[in-house]
Parts: sequence; structure tokens; C-alpha cells
Amino acid sequence: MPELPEVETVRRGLQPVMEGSKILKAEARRKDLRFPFQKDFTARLDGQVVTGLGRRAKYLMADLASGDVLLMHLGMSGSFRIQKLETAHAPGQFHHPRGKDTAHDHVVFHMSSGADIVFNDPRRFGYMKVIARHAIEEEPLLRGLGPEPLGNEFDAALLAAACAGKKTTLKAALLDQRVVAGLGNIYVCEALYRAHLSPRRQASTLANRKSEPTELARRLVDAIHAVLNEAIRAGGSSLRDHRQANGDLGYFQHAFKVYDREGEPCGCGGVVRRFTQNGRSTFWCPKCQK
DNA sequence: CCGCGGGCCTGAGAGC
DNA sequence: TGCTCTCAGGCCCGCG
Repeated sequence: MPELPEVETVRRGLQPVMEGSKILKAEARRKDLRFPFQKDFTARLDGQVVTGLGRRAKYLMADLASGDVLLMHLGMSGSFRIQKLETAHAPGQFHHPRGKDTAHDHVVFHMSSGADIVFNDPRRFGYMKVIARHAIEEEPLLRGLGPEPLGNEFDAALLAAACAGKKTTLKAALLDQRVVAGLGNIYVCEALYRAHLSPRRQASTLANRKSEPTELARRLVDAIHAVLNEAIRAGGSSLRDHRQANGDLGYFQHAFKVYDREGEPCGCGGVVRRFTQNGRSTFWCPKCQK
């Protein structure tokens, strides 16, 4: 589920109950998620003050007073919720799932703020790992990640340089986290639509012979910026699993122009189509995306 | 370097 | 109701 806007939404929701709070106890309720937990996973979290909660691509990164960093990835179906003991002062303030939902509560952080932060992940494609901050540069999970699409350094020149000479399509290039880090299937489809670029177009056409950006690259960067910023403002997209940490649904899914809209009309008079690319559904309008 | 298929998991929805 | 099938927002691997 979660692409950059969803992860950023989660980060903003968790920040108030994590930053400046101590993890009184971390609880891993099974031995693995996508990967086995490190043997000292909870030991390195217990008693640690979270000094900051950041994000890199689709990773959440909690800085700990010990000098460690907790990396968290939501995979396809991971979500966090904030639970507090019900009080007379704040009844029902937080999202409480019922029944089978809690069967997939795999990790809980009991915080000194009084909040319990619960990680739920039915498919268990998510993962968590504690690493030393000084080892971040060598961390295999982070190494090779391309630029942050909303970061200052990401511009048409950088995107064009990354795509120059690539023998692949724009769709595949944008999904490649080494080219730009944080986009997934939804926002790639939506950005290409906004830029009026075909998902089948050769990625190398973003650059001229000198690897300089073409007008297309500028258009695409603008579209990526716009769609991500709008999605973050909307609290992300809630299709199945995604919720903001306070339990609210995101609502950017109502703003999709092509994703999951096969057969529906495009504003240009065309019709949204779907086909499979790199094993995943691509949605686009053949009339206005060239 | 590239596309493709398969795998990791569970659950929702469609069709019968 | 319930079965079977397909598909899903991510990512990795091996093959040709």
C-alpha cells in the first residue's frame, strides 16, 4: 500500500507521540515479519528516548538517544495505530480495530507518553531493523536509493541524467527506487498522466544526447512534485489498509485521474485503459499521454 | 542492462 | 453460504 505520501502521513501522525518520548518497552509478538527480527531488536529499543522521527523514501526512521536508528518499512499492508487506554477525558479518540484485525498486531511500542504504538501488517511484507546511525551510509536497505522526489536536489537535470541511456520505459524507470525513491504504482501512473507522458515511452527521451534534460523531464518533475504534495495534503490514499495514525482515512484516492479507473472517461475525451507492465497494472489515457 | 516469472503473505471481491 | 480464482499500494531473486 504505502508509497511516499502514505508513509509521510504516517510519520506526521506518529511524530507527536514518539518524538521526545521514551520507549518503555518494545514488544515483538512473532519472530519475524518479512525477515527475522534481529536477536537484540527489542533490547536495543527498550528504554530509549526517540529524539526524532524522519523518513527516507518509504522508510520511517526513528532516531534513538543511544545513537541507533530504527528503520521501519510498511511493505504492502503495514499500518500503525496509536492506542491509549480509554479515559473519560478522551473517549474514542483513537482508532480501535476489532476482532481479526488485531491478529496481525505484530509490534507494539509502549511509550512513556502513555500511548501504545501498534504495528499491524497482515501480509508481513513490512520489516523493521535497528542500525547504528554511523552505519547508515553502508546500510544495504538504504544504499542505492535515489534522490527524494520532494528534496531540493531532485530536478529535471537529475532525473534526466538518471534516465539517460536507459533501455527501459518511463513507467519502469520511475518505479526503480534507484532513479527516484518513494514512488510506487499509484503515483507513477498519476504523475505520468499529469505530465501527458505515455508509460511506454522510452525513459531515455527525458534527456538529450548530452544527458541534459528535455522539456519532458521538466514536465515530469513538476507533475511528480504536484501529485505527491497534493496526496500528502490529503492524508495519502486509502484503498484497503492505509490509515493515518489517528485512524482517519486518507482521501487522495478520490483525486485519482487514472489509477483503478479502467474504462472510465478521461477529461480529454479519451478513456482510461489498463495493461500490464513489469508485472504490474498500468493505468493511462492513450489519447492524452504520448 | 533489461523484461519476465516467481516468491514472499493474507484478504477482498468476483463469479459460480 | 462457500468454494475457487484473481488481484493488491513493495521488493528481491534468478533466468534468458
